[in-house]
Amino acid sequence: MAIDHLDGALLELLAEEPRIGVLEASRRLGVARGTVQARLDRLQSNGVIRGFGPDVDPAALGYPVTAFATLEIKQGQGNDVRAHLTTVPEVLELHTTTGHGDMLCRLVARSNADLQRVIDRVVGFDGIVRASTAIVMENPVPLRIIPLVKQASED
Amino acid sequence: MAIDHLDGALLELLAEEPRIGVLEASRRLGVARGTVQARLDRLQSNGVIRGFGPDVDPAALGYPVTAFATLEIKQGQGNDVRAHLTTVPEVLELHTTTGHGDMLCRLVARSNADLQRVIDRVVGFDGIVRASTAIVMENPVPLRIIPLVKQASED
DNA sequence: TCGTTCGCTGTACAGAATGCCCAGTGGATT
DNA sequence: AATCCACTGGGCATTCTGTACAGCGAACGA
Repeated sequence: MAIDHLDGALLELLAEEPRIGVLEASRRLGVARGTVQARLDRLQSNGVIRGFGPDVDPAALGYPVTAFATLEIKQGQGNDVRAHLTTVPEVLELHTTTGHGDMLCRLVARSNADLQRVIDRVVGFDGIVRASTAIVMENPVPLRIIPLVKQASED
Repeated sequence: MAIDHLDGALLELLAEEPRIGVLEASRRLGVARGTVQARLDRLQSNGVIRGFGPDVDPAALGYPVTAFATLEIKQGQGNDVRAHLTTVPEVLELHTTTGHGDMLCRLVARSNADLQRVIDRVVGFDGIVRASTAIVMENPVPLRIIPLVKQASED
């Protein structure tokens, strides 16, 4: 489960050129093809690599507005709220967090006006007491993993 | 830029079986290979598909703790803070949001104790006035895009 | 120190996929 | 009616994949 330097380099390579094949990767890394294959298999069965899903940009899909909503939940309604939020396509992500028994979710919308509709749909549910929303203006650091991989591979 | 039904189906298919090839995808979708190729090219140059980067699980890398930190920034220090946070590997994501000229960032750490170290490193910077952190306990809805794709493709 | 295990190398081969090209067809646009 | 466009279905040379196998050196336990 520990990640060594070769694993790290492989992950970096895959992050930069995702459509690369095993053979080409082995050439770039200067190792045998079988090695890359074995490492890849191991990383995947380890769960380090969850998959290679296409990275879809919501903005390009017509949802350029992103927001984070903090939800305050009525006691014991957690499961119902989870189920409810799962049915809203604009809810991209949902976490339960420490604090006031709260949840944090990431939303997208077609416009600021549309965000109101989304929020209404999200909070229009009995178990949700209150919601506070922060609209994202900039995204100086888009979701990234490589720096962490580098750090993890230097052990 | 609008996504039609075939695009939607293709994205779903890629999300479920990422390592699928163009030929196999065309078989599943019941269209010609050239069509899938053309759609894929279009989706990528559209920016709808940003890439196919490996989906790495921080937990499997030894960082099982996730947290969201809301940062209050000193006026005019935004750029410095961005630059600072970029250098911290445990900062997976950073957004500037409406509100109190704040930022929201996603952090990971090796443990709850380690989270303290990460937070210290994050807020140990002059431009940051205050930080409030919410530790993630559960993740009922992991980052997803397919429901949104489905909705977008039904226009 | 010996024997074993493990990961990596280098090679091989059949089957499959890719990149690229082209002619034909049907629907929509002008 | 002419044109454009996306899709189809086919072909071809090149490349990659999946799989297998023998050899080699390092690490490890007996």
